Amino acid sequence: MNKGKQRKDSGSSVRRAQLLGLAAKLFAERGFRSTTVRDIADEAGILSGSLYHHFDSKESMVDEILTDFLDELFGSYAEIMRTQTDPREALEAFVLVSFEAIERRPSDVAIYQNESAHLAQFERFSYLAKRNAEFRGYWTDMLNKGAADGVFRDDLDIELTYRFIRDTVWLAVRWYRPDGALTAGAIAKEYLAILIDGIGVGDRKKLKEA
Amino acid sequence: MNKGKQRKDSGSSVRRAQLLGLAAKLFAERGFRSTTVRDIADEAGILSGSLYHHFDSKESMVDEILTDFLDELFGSYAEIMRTQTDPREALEAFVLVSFEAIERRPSDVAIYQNESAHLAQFERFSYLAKRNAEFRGYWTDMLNKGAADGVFRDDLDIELTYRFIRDTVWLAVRWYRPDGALTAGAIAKEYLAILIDGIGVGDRKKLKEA
Amino acid sequence: MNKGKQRKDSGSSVRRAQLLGLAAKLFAERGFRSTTVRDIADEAGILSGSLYHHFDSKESMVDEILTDFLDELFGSYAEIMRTQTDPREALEAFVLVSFEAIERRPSDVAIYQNESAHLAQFERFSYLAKRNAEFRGYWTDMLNKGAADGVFRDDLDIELTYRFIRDTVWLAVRWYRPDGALTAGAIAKEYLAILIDGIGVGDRKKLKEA
Amino acid sequence: MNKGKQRKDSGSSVRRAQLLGLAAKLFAERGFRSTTVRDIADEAGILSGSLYHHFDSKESMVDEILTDFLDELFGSYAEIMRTQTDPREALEAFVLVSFEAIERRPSDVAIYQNESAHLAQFERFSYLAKRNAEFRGYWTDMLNKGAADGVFRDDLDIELTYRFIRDTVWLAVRWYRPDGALTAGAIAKEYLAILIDGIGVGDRKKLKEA
DNA sequence: TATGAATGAGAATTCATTCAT
DNA sequence: AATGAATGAATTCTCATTCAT
Repeated sequence: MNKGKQRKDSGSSVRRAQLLGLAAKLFAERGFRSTTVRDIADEAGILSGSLYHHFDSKESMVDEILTDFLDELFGSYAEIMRTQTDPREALEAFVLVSFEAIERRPSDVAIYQNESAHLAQFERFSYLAKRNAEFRGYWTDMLNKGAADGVFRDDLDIELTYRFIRDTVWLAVRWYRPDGALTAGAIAKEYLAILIDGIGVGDRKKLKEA
Repeated sequence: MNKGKQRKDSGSSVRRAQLLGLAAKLFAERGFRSTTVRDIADEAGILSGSLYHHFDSKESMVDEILTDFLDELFGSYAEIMRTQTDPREALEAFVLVSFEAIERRPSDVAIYQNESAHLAQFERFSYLAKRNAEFRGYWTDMLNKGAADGVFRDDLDIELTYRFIRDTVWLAVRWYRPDGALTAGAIAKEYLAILIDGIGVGDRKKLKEA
Repeated sequence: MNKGKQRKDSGSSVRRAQLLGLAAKLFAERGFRSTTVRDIADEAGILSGSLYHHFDSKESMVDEILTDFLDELFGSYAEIMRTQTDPREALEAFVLVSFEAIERRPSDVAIYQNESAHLAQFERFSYLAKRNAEFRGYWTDMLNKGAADGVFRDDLDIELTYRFIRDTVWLAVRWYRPDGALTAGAIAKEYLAILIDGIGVGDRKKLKEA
Repeated sequence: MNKGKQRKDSGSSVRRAQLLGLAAKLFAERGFRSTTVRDIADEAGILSGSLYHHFDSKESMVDEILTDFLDELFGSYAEIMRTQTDPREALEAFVLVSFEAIERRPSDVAIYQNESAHLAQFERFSYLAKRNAEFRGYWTDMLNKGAADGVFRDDLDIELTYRFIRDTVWLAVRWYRPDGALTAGAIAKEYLAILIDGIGVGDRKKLKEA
């Protein structure tokens, strides 16, 4: 009567959001499969069975967490694509938005990074692959345009470059701490500096010739 | 006083190595916790209880997999530190060795990447933190030397640069396929190009002044 | 920090006590290790996994059984020490209280007798050794006082006498049946008669000189 | 082809006896069920499967241990019954022989005490009940004779007295240590003193009238 | 909204025993 | 006489989920 996708009638969405926040924190810290429904209930101060008043299943909790997160992220990316015509500025915006996501929704990013490969196997989470493809499209479009415009090197393997950037940016969620020395914005800037200019000093021929 | 005589001391054996290989493949594919002892036994064509003739526990299997892998990796890194005096060549060697590890022992690398954060919580895996610190030492020493020698930019945040490189290099294990278009060596070269010279074209002042 | 909220704190509950009673009966009859969690669950008419809703482990069940029993027994002994000044009356009271324990809580006594040597090896059951020492203290104090007062023979090896009495009294749990010919009180009286006066007739010199 | 009762062709009985000795020690220390075949093999420095070259099963090991022990004990008791006509001397001989058994074959006695209730349930060990009955016969005959002869009190409940003595004597195996202050013979003497004359000083009317 | 009791399907692990070599 | 690999049945325990109250 009430299975799969459709949400349990959302009732007090305040409580839902609260519980979802707790769940996300635990999923991020311990992993989705290692977090038990009881862990979440304990954290909320209720019994595990009581969670089922709010959610259909543990799976529907991650589902909701990921959907919300990806919708927002997608919105930001789409906005950038719409407004930024300069590839370099678009790159900077993408990186910045990503680090801001890490800063504002660290649990969600962590879950996305750590669990999506596994979850994507299931029908219910097929949207993960779709979103991935969309994101990849945004990035490679931007990189291709940059290479065409002469803003980025034209000998880049775009696919590889995309993965290079994606991996280094998103994996920062594993070590970024909001109370650390650098803000997310500052890290984004440093990362962009390396990305665009490299860590080497001038004379890029050296390596090329090697 | 008498515990462990018949205990499967990690003394090698063809069968052990075989089983460990199967286990590693599954751990890498499905995750450590999601892989059941029965999955491994099924893969080996024996009953799950029979695995305990060879190993004390599922945990001891990952333990052995990780120890072996890290010992070898550590050996390679140490060798580089001993023989390479030029920071740039050392960097290239580090990156190359890492991609070779991804190529030759993809399961081990994947397990290391995906599970160590979780496993490191347990006493038994305290060596993970130690190894991490050692590896970090190698990389930051090399980067510091390069910055001092004028091979690398002297305005780099070394710690951040280390994380940047580490994350992008090792996460390649998630998508690298030995039968893909590029060999591990080729990818290493592309990555080094981006790392050292960036993806931008010339004139690095632009960003700096922004 | 968050382990144990929903953890079955030994807070009483009718169901808990019921289940503990069943468990004690089986532990006494078949031995702790030979009694399976399923045996207990079967006896209770539930599935074995359901027991874990009430108890953390099979071990925690014996733990609770023994703790409860020893606390009560200790209370009785302490009460006697507080109120009985005459060593002979104290001896009688100790023996009587012990037989009453056998009568009222035969399972608990049996578990205590049959399993504590084994359980005492584990940290968790270290209180067994402590309680043993306390009980021994009560008995030997009483016996020493009696020897000093001239109520008991002054050539007794107190330690040996304590063991003699302890062993014969408590082992009665192995054969005592509430529906037998003799009540616990009657047996206590007979035992006291042998203990105090022996089974011989008059003239105790005979043996002494031998 | 070779099942149940009949021994595996005894081959080198030296090795058998050796292994049986190790097994008995472990059975006594840890309990029969808690001792694994592997524990025994470890102690012997061989692999668990190799034990089956010597014995049919773990069960057949206890069987052999108990049979041997009870045969010898039974011999001693029968000898006493044959040679001692004086009930008091017979009592003393019984007690002494029992303590000597504790001294010489502590493991066997411990196994007999701790495991026979459980083992007696099985057909294979039906001899335990028979032996018990025989031993009981010896003791009660002796006690009855003593009561009739006026050597022991004539108001004794013989059955109860038998149990009293049996329990206190045999349970000494739990604490007797060959390197302790008292020899088995000395303990036997002390126990007999209590048994025959009690721990009280003279005047046995006091208790009687109470 | 929540509790408290339970289910049921597995999970890891143990262990006596077998057997080819 | 022993090894080494395996079986198979059982054991303790876990956990998402259900449901009457």
